[in-house]
Amino acid sequence: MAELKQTEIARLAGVSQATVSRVLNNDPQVNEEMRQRVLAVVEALGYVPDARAQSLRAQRTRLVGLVMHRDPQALAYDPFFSALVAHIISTARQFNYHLCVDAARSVKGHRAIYEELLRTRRVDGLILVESETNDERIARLTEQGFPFVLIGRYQPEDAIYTVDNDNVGAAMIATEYLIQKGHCRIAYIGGPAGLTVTRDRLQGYRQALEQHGIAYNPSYVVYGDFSSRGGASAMADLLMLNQPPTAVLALDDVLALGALREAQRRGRRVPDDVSIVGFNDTPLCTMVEPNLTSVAIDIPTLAREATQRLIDLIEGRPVEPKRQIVPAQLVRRSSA
Amino acid sequence: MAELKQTEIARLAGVSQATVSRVLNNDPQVNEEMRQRVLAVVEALGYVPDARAQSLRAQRTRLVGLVMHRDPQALAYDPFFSALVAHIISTARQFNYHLCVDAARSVKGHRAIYEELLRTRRVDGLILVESETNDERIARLTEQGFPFVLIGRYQPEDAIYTVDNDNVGAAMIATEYLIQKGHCRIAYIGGPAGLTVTRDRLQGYRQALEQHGIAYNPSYVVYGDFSSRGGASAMADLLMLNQPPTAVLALDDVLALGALREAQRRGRRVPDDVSIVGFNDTPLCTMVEPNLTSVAIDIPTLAREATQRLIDLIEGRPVEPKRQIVPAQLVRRSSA
DNA sequence: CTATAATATGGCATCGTTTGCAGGATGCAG
DNA sequence: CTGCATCCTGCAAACGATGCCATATTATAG
Repeated sequence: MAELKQTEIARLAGVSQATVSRVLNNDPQVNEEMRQRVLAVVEALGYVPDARAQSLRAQRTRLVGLVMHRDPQALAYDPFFSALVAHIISTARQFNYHLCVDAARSVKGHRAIYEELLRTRRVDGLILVESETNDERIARLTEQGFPFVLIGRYQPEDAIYTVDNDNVGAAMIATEYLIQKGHCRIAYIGGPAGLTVTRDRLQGYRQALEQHGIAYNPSYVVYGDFSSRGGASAMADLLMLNQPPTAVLALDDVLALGALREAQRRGRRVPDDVSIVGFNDTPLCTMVEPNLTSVAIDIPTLAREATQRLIDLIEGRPVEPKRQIVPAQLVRRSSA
Repeated sequence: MAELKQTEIARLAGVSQATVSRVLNNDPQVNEEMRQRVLAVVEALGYVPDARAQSLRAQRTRLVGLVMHRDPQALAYDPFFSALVAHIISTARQFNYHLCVDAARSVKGHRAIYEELLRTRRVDGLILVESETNDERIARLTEQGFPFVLIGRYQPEDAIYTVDNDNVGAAMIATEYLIQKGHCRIAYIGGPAGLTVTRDRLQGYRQALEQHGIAYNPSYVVYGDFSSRGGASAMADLLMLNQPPTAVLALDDVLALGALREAQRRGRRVPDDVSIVGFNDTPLCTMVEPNLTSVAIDIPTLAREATQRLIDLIEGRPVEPKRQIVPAQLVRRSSA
């Protein structure tokens, strides 16, 4: 059983081992009769070439790498992560690639992992997520000419292959939806102020207001962390204003949920007194009453595009636009 | 840059390539002076051995495989999955292994993936999750002598390496906690009736009742699906009984959440009128009011034990107990 | 001073594929 | 019947690292 290699197939089929290899690689040069003879033996024994030998010979592992930036604890309950992984896997599979996932908790750890993956040639290319400004990984990979694609946080000035969701556009759509519903006192609850995603969506929010001639009111913009508690305290602040908003756009479903609960605790009815829209369309949306309207990030597309680009890059095919923006979509439920 | 192999290091250090290999593998036979000379060059060039060549030569890829049973969509938002992956990764890393994750949507797909991973020798061993009764994968792997470890759903009669959480014990702990709080009308909301996890926890629930001399009341046992809605309708049924329960043990935080919301909708106060305990200690617990008491499945331990066992198996070390049960822990919050 | 052992190093085959190259077989035309 | 082109097929050299075996060097004892 263990000695199932091409030489064995060759011996049984009465041909040379090179011919077996050619048959398996669909070399058009081989005679039809030979091909059948070899294939018969291959089928009978259920032979499949050894990936390890192929990797060495071809200098290619058919493995793409994904390194999670955060530590295992933090990403443990991250729905974005699992969805991404799932879709990367299924896309990769279509091209006969597999996925190698890694994660590191410390910054040193990342550095080490990247260096290792790069130099051991364990993977053919990398998908990066959650990059930081001036991410040193990017410089390193670029310098090495190692194939990689970045998901999220694209900087226009980067000459890098990137796939990102359209945060500005998504926030615009959501804000416009609220405006169309007749709201003009609309608040924005962001995440930590430094993050690109917070900034981008704020920009979309402001653009929508501007386009509809609604004045931008800085006291309607509050920042929280990514917790339900953060959403609650942001909402508390908003409701204590003289003219509290009638609608709230939250950066995140979790923030939106906190805000929703805080509003209800203070006796406001949702959506009658205050409308709430979240982001990401997580399962949370249908677990609360009223069900949360949310902007769905198109994770399948994000993952598919990134994976496909990476494989194109690995196999040396030209990749046309360096950056691609994936549109988001509003999922209307009853909280707005 | 590309030609960074041992022959190159050897040339620069003025030794043979075999010596370079020995130095890198800490062969005690090499002279200290040589070792330093070689290491200097290795450090200077940042050389790391090629994993592909090592894989072929050693007949070992240092890759463990994890194949998700469900389709990408279904596992996309599964917190159990992401936590598991994260902890497998970090454990594997300690032993210098990496993780290759796969998933297939159809049953045919699984079969194909398993056959491929088995025969191409792309991974050294497999971690299986969510096995079914009479899982054909298990027979196949056993027959091939391929190293694998099963997480969850252990059958005592299986002669297989398994790690599972102690569902019976966990349900007992939770039920006893409720009994100690003075409850004697305690209900159980299960998942689909056929699942082992539903059965095991029901058993723990009944054992706890019995131990404290509380009669088992079949009308206090209701089954739902794994949705928030399922929990709500189960709770509705329970509250319409003549003697509604004063405490509910739900199989799942999502079910518990649905039950909680339904109780509140019907004007019951939690925990004053009815106490609720969930399972899994998901982030949901702290997102609802009152915060949900929940039995925490020890995913880190589950993942760590499984990974460690698999690696022991791969490297031919003896693995003492074939089955290991990981205890669960009650996380007390305010819903009970 | 020689014989033997101990130690350190290099040479070489090997892991299972792929692929360039050479050459044998066949066909066709002159 | 010979010469040449056209197909195939097999041989053998990689891919990069490892470990067995042989051998050079030095130490130790007789």
